[in-house]
Amino acid sequence: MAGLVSIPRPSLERLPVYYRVLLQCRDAGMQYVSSKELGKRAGFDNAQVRKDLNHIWSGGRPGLGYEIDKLAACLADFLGLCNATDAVLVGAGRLGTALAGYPGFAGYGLNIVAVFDADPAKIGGTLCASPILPATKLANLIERLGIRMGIITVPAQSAQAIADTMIAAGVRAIWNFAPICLQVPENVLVRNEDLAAGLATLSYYLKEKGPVSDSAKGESVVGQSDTQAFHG
Amino acid sequence: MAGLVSIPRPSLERLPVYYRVLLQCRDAGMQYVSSKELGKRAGFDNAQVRKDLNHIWSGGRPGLGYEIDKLAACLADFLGLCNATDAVLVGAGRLGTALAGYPGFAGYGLNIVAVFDADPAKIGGTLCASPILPATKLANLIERLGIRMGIITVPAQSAQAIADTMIAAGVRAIWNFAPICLQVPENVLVRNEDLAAGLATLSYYLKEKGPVSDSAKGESVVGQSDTQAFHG
DNA sequence: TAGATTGTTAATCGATTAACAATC
DNA sequence: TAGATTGTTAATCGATTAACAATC
Repeated sequence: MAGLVSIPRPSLERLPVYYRVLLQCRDAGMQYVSSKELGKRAGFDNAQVRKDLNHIWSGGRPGLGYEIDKLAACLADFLGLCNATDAVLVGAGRLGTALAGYPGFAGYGLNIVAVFDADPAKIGGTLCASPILPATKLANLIERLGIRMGIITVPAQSAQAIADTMIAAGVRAIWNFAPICLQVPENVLVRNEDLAAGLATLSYYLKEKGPVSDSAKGESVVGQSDTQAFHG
Repeated sequence: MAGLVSIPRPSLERLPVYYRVLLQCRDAGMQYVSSKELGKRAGFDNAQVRKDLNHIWSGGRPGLGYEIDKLAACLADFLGLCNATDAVLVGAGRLGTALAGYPGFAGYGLNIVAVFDADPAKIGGTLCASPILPATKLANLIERLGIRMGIITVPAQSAQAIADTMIAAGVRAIWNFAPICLQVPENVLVRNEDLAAGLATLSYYLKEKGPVSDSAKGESVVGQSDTQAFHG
């Protein structure tokens, strides 16, 4: 199943934001939402909202808007949030700990089946209900359970080796929090979550603004970009 | 100082990646690097590298490439990484803890001066050398120290109120990890680091790929995008 | 010199925005 | 019905890619 619908990346990045807003609207007791309202809450233009949604659903009703329940279900299905995705996490440091216990992932179908670390002192313990295993067992477990997603929260210098091991064992998508650009084969997807890089763009903005005023200028740092919304 | 150079957002997002690669090259003993090599390591096209760099520096030498030391210094200056930026962090949970102690920020001039939390049990303690203060003192401290950057790692339902307090007290840039789209005035910059949203795009990719093969198709999820590099 | 690589212009590509007839 | 809002097309805008003379 799951139509092999093609969608531009910028649109794809906005879909989860719409999804979240829809859940909020539903919690607020709303039944329908217009592209205008949805756009306002998500931070995007209303025409863009309609265009994005039309990539996956054309069930909006003129004059009324979108039925929240149906659209949310449609988005969840499209994004693959319904059936849980098993994943392994490597690196039981502070960031790994935070991710393993992040409540926000629950609704997104992420299931961390095991956590790995190279530190003997950590092995044998548990991290938010996941056992901490030695990194030497990583490949074996991925193969045995057919895991296709890996999360990397190790220091930069270990990241490439971990990625290589994951890929050789069958992982197809890597969520990388190590500050390094991983080299991977064509058929493996890497999403770099480079926190320091994000920080740098904020620093740039503050520097440009200068220590005092907020006068004119600054257009260069204004705009929308994927999951990150900027208001300058 | 600090030229008010305008630069497209996609270029701005790539600059920190170049910067990081340059440091790695320097550590490896290199003195010059070509746009081709830099692009390969950063995951971008060589023409794009030249175009991006020319927004901030035209010191490349035909036949040789870019002098690493000079280019790195130029990037650090442009991004505002040289002079430390004071920031407050609100939310001493797991994610807040991870960020407060993240070693990767050291070289990016981030200085977390205080951590805030609403939980009385946490107040009075310290988090990675920063004192944990009650949220009621947030506004006062921001004003007293002239803080301009705030980091939000509280649950979604508290995030908007914290943001409002920060902004009223003088914060101009917010790094938001709460899964919600903050409503802020025009002159305040928000960078949403929506981890669950990022996860959703990976889930989509795995779903599209199907549980088995990696045959054809999948172009829809391939491409480069800001700090996130995808290889599909 | 010959080979390599830059800075920059032109061509291509794709995404956003505007507009509006169709429809609830 | 009148007002609101959709889906979609056309127009605008901006970013990426290709190409190449200039230059080390």
